[in-house]
Amino acid sequence: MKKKISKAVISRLPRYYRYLSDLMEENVDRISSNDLAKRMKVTASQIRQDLNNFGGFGQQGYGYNVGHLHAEIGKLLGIHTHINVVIIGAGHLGQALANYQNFEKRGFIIRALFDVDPAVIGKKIRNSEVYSLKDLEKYLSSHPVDIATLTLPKERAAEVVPRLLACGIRAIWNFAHIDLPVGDDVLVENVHLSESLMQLSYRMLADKEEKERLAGKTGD
Amino acid sequence: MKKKISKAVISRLPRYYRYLSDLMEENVDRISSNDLAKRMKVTASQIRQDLNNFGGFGQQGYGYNVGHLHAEIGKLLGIHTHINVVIIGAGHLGQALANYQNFEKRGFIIRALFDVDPAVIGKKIRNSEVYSLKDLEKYLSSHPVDIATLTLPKERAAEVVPRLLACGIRAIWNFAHIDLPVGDDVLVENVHLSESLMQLSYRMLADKEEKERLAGKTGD
DNA sequence: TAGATTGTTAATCGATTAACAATC
DNA sequence: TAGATTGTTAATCGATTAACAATC
Repeated sequence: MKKKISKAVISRLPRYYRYLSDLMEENVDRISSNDLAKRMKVTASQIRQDLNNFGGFGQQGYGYNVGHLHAEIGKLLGIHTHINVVIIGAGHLGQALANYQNFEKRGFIIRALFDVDPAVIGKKIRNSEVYSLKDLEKYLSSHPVDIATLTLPKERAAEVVPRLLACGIRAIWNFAHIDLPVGDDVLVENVHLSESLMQLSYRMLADKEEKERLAGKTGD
Repeated sequence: MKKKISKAVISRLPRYYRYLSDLMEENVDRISSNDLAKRMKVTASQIRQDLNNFGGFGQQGYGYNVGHLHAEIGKLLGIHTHINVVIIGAGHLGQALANYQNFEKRGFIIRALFDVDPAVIGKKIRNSEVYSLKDLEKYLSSHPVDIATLTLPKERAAEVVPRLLACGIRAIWNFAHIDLPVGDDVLVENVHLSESLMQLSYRMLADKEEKERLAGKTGD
């Protein structure tokens, strides 16, 4: 009976949230789907359809109250609910994530990092400490953790996953260049940086070829 | 007359490439769309449709030659064509990207970083140097650069974009939490880390609610 | 009330899957 | 040749857009 929310809709929610944050900063306190659509370069229809998956946040003849809508989408996204995050792999990328202040601002708290390298174990990164990966189970059994972030080489990532699952972790933010071996009761959000870069380079090459093709046809 | 390749197809190419790389390592030299589909957990139909956007890479009754297909997709993605990349913003994330060896392995070469912070200007990160952001135009006028990576706060990112465009940059890999002010002749690939994290937390909460709803209905 | 704008149904568009003739 | 598997057309499914009645 419950309508399933499509992945496409979910992926747009953070962007709505961002535009609503901007509107609040500009002290705009109401907005119509039409005006928001113009700003965001999407259709008003899509905005209304998307929002109506979650309930009638607007009011006919008036539009949407910016603060209210912002708060509602924030609730959906779990903003400010203090979500506990650990980072497995305290290399450059893991450390960069631990240093990123915006996560904390939105309620995502980096509690600890783990690594095998003695050179980083014991190091303090912003507010969190780097522990030995050996102590992963010990840590997880005594601290509530919602999300495990994987920032380690793909071979190591595959090894650590069963350990995380055994400790009850059910959400993984995966930066390793691999499809994780998990069942569909486990949530995985992939950030594959090199794949993102390859898509960009694909589009560059395709554009270039298209231009050359057109030039060949019309010019000399 | 040229068929436009959809974004969905492009986004799957790097994953095909990855699976084909794995197959090569396993010394598998041919594979049918059916077997590949099983590994990748997609439909064989989708694989054949996707690949046929770019040409008949397979052979009836035989399947696909792994090495050949790998090479062809690699060509499409611009792997090993030496794409020159600069990184604007040499903070933790910018430095982490500069330190990431996998980009270079695929032919994406980090040529230089730029920052406003005197503490990092002049620093050497792996093979590249951090320059003053003031010298951006000077550098770009004397070095070929294909992609500019933005790893700086959103306000700074918005400021630097017109300068990049003026120097002829037409592809941006954007990590700043903002929609860049560019026309549609400029390619932008966004990596919005906090949005990715929010999607994960949305799914966590939705899952949790769904479970509670079910428990409330059946259990006590 | 009149005007504006939502919520929602219907129409369109695009992407995925199924089916099968072509062919190696 | 017979079997296998592609390339491609047709059918289905889902997501986006358009339209409009409901209503503030």
